[in-house]
Amino acid sequence: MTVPQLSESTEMYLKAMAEFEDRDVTISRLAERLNVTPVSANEMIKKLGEQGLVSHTPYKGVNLTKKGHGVACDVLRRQRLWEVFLYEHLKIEWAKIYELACALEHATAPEVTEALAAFLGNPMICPRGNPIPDENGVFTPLDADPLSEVPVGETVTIQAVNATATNVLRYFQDKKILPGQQATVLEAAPMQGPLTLLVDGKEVALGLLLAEFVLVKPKSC
Amino acid sequence: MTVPQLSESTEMYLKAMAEFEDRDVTISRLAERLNVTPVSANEMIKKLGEQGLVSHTPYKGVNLTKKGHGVACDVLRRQRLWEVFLYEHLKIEWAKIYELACALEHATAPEVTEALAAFLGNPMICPRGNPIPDENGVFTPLDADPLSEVPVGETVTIQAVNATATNVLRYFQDKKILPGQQATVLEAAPMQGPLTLLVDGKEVALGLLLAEFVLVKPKSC
DNA sequence: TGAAATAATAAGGTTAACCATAACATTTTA
DNA sequence: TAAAATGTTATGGTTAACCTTATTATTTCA
Repeated sequence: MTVPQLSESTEMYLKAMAEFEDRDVTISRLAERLNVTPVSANEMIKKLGEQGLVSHTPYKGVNLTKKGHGVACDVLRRQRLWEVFLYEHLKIEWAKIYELACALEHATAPEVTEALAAFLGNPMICPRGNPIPDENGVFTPLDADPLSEVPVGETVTIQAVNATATNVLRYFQDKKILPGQQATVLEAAPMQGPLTLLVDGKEVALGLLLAEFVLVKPKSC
Repeated sequence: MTVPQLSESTEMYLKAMAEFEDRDVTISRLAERLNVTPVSANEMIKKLGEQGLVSHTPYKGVNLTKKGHGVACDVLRRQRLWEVFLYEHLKIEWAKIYELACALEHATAPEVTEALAAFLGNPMICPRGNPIPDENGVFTPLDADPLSEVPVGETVTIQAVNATATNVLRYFQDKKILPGQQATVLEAAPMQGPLTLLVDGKEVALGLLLAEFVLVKPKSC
């Protein structure tokens, strides 16, 4: 209870920005993700800007500074290491590990992070398929595409499922849309209609927005 | 980051009260332990009273209610399970585990607590020698006496070291005053002077206040 | 028993991170 | 290009958990 240097809130903002890999995240999108109002997010971004953690160009979006990016990677490292521990060792349900790890990450001192990494054997990816930054905050982003962009007929291997909300994760879990799994795109309905997939021998209709969370590679790889 | 039902502060107050095993803890003593002013502790105790967690008799002291005791045991369980994990599995320095576990305990959901307990093999005591409450909050308090009350000449086995401040714990660690260790009281200086102990083949002078933290049993047991 | 020590309460303040409502600025799009 | 949508800022408010200073109450002990 004497661990945090930066507040939990600060860490959550920076992490959320890092999770949107694309740059120039809009304050509203950030607010949505963090379940706060745009006004609150604005206030907070102003403060983070003053601390040199983010840069904000009005009407354009927010970016992490180098400093902010470093902090975000550190948070992601803690998050994902805890996910590994919760899933692999504590056998906690896949859909819940994100949320539970998220609580722990803010209470984790650097020496615990490093000891945990060593205990886990310095894993490179978390159970949701995301890379775990190393102790210097370095990681290679996944080279994968959203399932929403895969042409009909192709079969792909799921690399990562990037959702964060537990109910969404549970949905993916129920449909067996999980890292490592193979999926074939059987049909793409018009007008943003759902994709029809073949996963684990079953047909699944998956909304396009949901399909954006799923990062895939061609089967061959 | 969506775990706590009761605030971290609330949990710390209740835990601190439970750690003072004797009843009727004075608000000032509590304030001292929690590093807040007596005025702040007073305010907080009033709130906890309204929530039915503690009862306060002015000029007498504070007690946990049944409800408060239940919460406190739950916090102690989380705290001590994390201590076991940090010490046994992450190999973190004994003196630091209390502080580090303390940060984690407030971010630990019930399902994580129980999964952790199972992972650890449902340990009964923590590395500092204290009993770990079971999932119903039940535990048998140690049947041991403070080292400060042991007569000169006796040899005892250290059961628990009940300090919480990291610098104090590190002092004990350096002097090898640790659970399981044998200690012989060679001398008790007058006027609250230090005890002289024989521990691990070395003579150690230990202040009486420090000796109160150390719970011991006669060697034979 | 009366002074000193300790405990409690009163009053007013601070900070972080939220909120709502409303006004204003810019971008997008029809 | 003007209206709609989106983004920003201003203003004022809330809550939890602290703080200080000052006053008052009780206990302890010389």
